[in-house]
Amino acid sequence: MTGPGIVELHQRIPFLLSQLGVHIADDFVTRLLPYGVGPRTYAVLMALAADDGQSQRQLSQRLGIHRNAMVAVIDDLEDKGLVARRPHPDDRRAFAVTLTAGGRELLPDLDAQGRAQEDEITASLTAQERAVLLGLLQTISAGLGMSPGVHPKLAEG
Amino acid sequence: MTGPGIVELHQRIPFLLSQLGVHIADDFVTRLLPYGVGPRTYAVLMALAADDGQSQRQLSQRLGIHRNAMVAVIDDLEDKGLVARRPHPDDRRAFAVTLTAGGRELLPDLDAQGRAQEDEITASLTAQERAVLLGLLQTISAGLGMSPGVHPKLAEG
DNA sequence: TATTGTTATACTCTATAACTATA
DNA sequence: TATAGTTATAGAGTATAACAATA
Repeated sequence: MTGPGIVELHQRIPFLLSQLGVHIADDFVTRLLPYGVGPRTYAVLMALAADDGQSQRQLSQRLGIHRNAMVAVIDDLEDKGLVARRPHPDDRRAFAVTLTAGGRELLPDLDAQGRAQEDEITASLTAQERAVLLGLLQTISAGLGMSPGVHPKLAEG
Repeated sequence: MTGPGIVELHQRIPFLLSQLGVHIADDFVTRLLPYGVGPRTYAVLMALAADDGQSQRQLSQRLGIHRNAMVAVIDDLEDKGLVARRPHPDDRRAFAVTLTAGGRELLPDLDAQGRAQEDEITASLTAQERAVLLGLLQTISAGLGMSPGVHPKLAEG
């Protein structure tokens, strides 16, 4: 197929990681679609689940989303009744972005989608292979100095 | 950090694959930039290296790029003197897209960038771990029914 | 009538800068 | 003077449809 000395793309670790990664990201977007949640709103909901009542600036810094873009994300979540902009106790300029009851109820469903996707993707692996893969991916991620839990796609927009 | 029962994102195989995959794809774009080559033009050059003189329609089907978008890709490569539109021997409607001498000379450089990236990404792994990872990724890719060598990002545009 | 390549248009998304209100 | 949030605008990138030439 390819010329002499040119390695096939599907034998390249970076290509496979990129191919799988983009496919998985797209698939996850599709899974979230029925819940009216996108990658950015999902990330905000998860950040609030970990630490509720953060300001938009805190969320921006934590998730790598620009503060201008964060406005539309919170608008969207507020329109869907999943979060509320409450007055910030320490700073009258800022809002305390807070999960509503509806937002909180949605979290287990979103988490279930993540688990379902993981099961599907690793269906062709044994439990042991799954553990090995997880370790190798974590090693690479740490070796590249990537921030745990911060997705590059979010920072782009 | 997260609520009870909610697994951290960096312990999820799909998240890690997506995080690494998108990062790697972005990094590869940066590596190709000095050569004036983007992901789509790169894909076309590789396809021509494997099989020169394909029509735009053949390239479209093989790479998952829409035929309308393919026009701009070939325009770009032609402007840079890397390929030429020659008359197709079998069909007067079609062009035989052909590598020029300059395009052919560029291939080893592009391949070297891929190798360099692979070395960098797997720097924190042993040779054995690298082999294991490659096998696991190929298993997953095949298990998901993905076409070898076809990158989902290309089909999006 | 179907297909190859092309062009034009509209649509989405993103990035940048400028504005307000508080600190 | 600096910061939190907002808004508006321009730019890039993408998708869709319609077109001319040939099969």
